[in-house]
Formats: sequence, structure tokens, C-alpha cells
Amino acid sequence: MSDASGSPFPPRLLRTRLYEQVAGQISAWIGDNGLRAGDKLPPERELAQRLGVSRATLSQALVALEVVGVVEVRHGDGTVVTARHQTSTRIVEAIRNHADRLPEIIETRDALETKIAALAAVRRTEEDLARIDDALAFMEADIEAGGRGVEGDERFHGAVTAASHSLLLARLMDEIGDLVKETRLESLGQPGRPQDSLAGHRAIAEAIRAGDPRAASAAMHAHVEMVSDVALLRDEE
Amino acid sequence: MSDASGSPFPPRLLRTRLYEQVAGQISAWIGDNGLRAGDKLPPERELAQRLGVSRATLSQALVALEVVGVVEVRHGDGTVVTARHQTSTRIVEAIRNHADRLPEIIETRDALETKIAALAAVRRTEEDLARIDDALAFMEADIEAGGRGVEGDERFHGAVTAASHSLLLARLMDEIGDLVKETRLESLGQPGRPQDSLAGHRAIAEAIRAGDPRAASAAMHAHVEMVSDVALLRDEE
DNA sequence: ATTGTCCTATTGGCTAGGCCACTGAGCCAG
DNA sequence: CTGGCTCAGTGGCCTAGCCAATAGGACAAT
Repeated sequence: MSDASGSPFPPRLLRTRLYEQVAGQISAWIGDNGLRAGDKLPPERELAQRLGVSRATLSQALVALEVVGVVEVRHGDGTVVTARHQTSTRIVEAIRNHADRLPEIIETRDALETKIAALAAVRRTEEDLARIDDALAFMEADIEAGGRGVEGDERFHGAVTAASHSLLLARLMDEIGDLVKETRLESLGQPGRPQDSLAGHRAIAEAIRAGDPRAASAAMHAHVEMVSDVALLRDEE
Repeated sequence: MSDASGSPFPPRLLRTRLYEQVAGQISAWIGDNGLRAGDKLPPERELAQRLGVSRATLSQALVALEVVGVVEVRHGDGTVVTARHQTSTRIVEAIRNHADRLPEIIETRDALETKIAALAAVRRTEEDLARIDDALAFMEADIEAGGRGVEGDERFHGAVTAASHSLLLARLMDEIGDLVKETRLESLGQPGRPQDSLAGHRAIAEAIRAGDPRAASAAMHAHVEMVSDVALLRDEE
């Protein structure tokens, strides 16, 4: 891994596919013109011409918007705006671009993971416990070898999430996975942090093994708080 | 609304677009053949031929899978499977199709909304409180008029979520919005339920107004539990 | 040996143009 | 007023083709 040191590198200049631009423009256009749920978009042929792309490309853009839930394409009738427009796209962007999103991420992790820990304490199987131990061992080895234990951290939380046996919670954790990953990197970059983090994980694991949901929840809460402290120190405004 | 009574009607036989089927098949194929993150899919031309569709359609399918985060399409190189495959698609389906998803929804609501309530108690503005009161009044009027207070319930939870001033949590709530809506309908369909629900809302609102996060959290927890009881009674297996 | 340059096969990106299928609205007969 | 018909509008999908990016090998320069 070469990105482990120094400056974080220009972020790999992203290559936009045409359909993405088109989808963005359409989405923006919907917002700007104040289109409400149920309003119709112009026909594909016209829209394609206006945007200067082929119908095939436009079609891809519509697929993308459809998957995200912004529009609904109805064969023979037209393309209509759905209710979810405002909630979906905008907010994701807002979160991505806003600098002080860290507290929000911490809050959300706290909400989800304390619950997950509590559930895990009650539902964990032997297999779950083994996986958690593996992650712990992996992290320990990594840290002793001078690493930051990033992957071990990820594995641990993944294992705990799996142990909660809740597909929905797992999905939501996955949803915010990318955001969490960033905070993880920041947190574990602090000197001494990996060890503290490892200790926190051990406490969580113990509580889960003991089958004590309250303790597991509390331990997880403390752990998330610790991460938060670190992040806030560096990022305070 | 005509779907409020009687048998639930044949569920409107959905019309699949070709790209959806293709996306599904590809996704399944990835799973069946045990493809891991980083593995390459066959080239588009070949894949299209094998699946018996045009390249344009296949391309749409890939866009859909890309938006969902299952694959990454790299110009000039190929299409590769991303790490998120397992978590994403399967789980959504599993949740949608699994009958006993109610407990999971309750758990998730509990995790998110207790936190939301606590945050709301600390952060609510006068405007937030007014909106919460509006929702309360709306629900009360609806119930007195013989309604079930479904929309009021929705508004109330929306207002509380807004009062938490956390975009991320709001987004996750939105994410599970559809699922929650179903449970809401079931719950409020019980005789006497609307009144109880209204009382629960009042308790939550009071705690938020008082600025007491613990009380707000506890009240919300109690409320969610109540909903859960109802749901489980009808749906127990 | 190593490094940098160029070439080329492979692969995705996008377009053009066309036919088919579905939807909704208006018309007409019963 | 109802049911069936027609037709214009619109999306669904296809074929055929050229353009553009990438990876990897050959080969020259160091």
C-alpha cells in the first residue's frame, strides 16, 4: 500500500460517464423548475435532443435516476417525478460535501452500533464469537507489526454487526460504510489510538461473549465516543 | 383510496423492464460463481450475446448495478465486481421478501429513533416544537373524526426527526420509510391503538420540550415497543 | 538491468436510425 | 352509459458502427 504515508494524493481524478452528467442535469432541472411528484418530464426524444445526447445515453441516465428512486419511467406514458426526489439526492450530496459531517457520522454510528452490540450480546452464536476473536487477533497482530489496525477495526465491527443477525441494521451500516471508513482512518492515525481502540474492542467482545446486552451497548457507546473525541480534536472549528 | 378495504387485490402485476432481469441475472451469476471483489465480468459484447440481449440493454443493466454499487465499470479495461456485492443486493431482497421482517424493522426504528429523540430534546428550536405540536393536533383531530391518525403519526415522527437536526439520521429514516409505513398501517389498524399512540406521542413531545434527552429517548423507546407488541400479536409464527 | 516510449488488441462509451409494444384519449356503435 | 376500436404519442429494445481508454508487450534509450 503506497497511500499509507505522506500527503493523501490527488483523489484519483474521477472520470465521469456521460450518463452521470445527464442524470445530474435532469435532477437539477427537476429541482430548479420546482417539479413535484407526478409531474412529467419531456419525452425522451425531445429531452435527448435538448441535452445533446443520444436516446441510448439518456436512457441510461433515466435508469440511474430510476434506481435511485428519483423518477419512474412508464412505458407508453412518460417519465414522471417521484415523491422521493428531494430526500434522496440532495441530502446525500449535502452530507458528502459538508465539512462538519463528522459529528453526524458519530451520532449515527452510536445509534446503530449500540443497538447492534446489544442484539449481538443476545444472539451471537459460537461462530459469531469466533469471527469476532479472529478480527481481534488480526488487529492485534497488525498493530504489533506497526500497522494502524484499520482493517482489523473494520473486520471487528463487521463481525459484531453480523452477530446482531439483523439484516436491516447491517444494511444501514453498510449504507454509511464509506463515511465511517474515513473517520476510521482519521481516528486510527492518532498516535496511541490503535492500542486504545483495541482495548475498547476487547471490552465490547467480552460483554457480547458474556451475553450482557447492557454492558455491550455501554462498551460500544464508550468506544464510539472515543473515536469521536479524536476526530473532533483535529477537526474542531 | 380504494385499497383500504377487503382483500389486498392482486398486487398490480409488476412489469419488468429487460434491464432489470439482466441486472438480476448478472447479480445472481456473480453470487453463484462465487466471484469476489476485483474479479472481472466477461466483456460486454460476449455477455450481451450470452444473455441474448443487445449491448445497449446490457449497458443499462450495468448502469443499474453500478448505481447500486455492485460493480464498477472501467472504460477500456472491463467490469469488475466491487466489495459491496454481498451486503447490498441480496439483503434488500431478503428483507423485502422475508415475512418475519417486522421485528427487524422495530429494532431498527428503535435504534434510530431513540437517538433521534434524544438529539431532538437537546437541539429542538421553537420552530421544531411548533411543527411537532402541529402534527400532534393534526393526529388528534383525525382520530376524533374517526380516522386512524396514520398521516398524523407520520408527520409527528417526521417532525421529531427534523428536530434532531441530523441529515444522516434523517436519511436513514427515509431509507426505511417504506417499511415503516407498512408497520404503521398495521399498528394503527388495531382498535384503541390510535389513542394509545397519541398518548405516546404526547409523552415524547413533552420530554423534547423539556429538553430532557434521557426521558425523550425512554419515551420513544416505549412508543416503539408498543407498536411492536401490536405487530407481533397479529403476525406471530 | 531498468526505464521510458510506442504500438496494438481488447474493451467500454456513445451515436444513429429503426421497428415494436404499451398507454391514453377520442370516437363510435350498441 | 358502456364497451370496443383506432390512432397518435411515448418508451423499450435492437442492429451496426465508430470513437476512446486501457493494459500489456515490443523495443529503444539509458
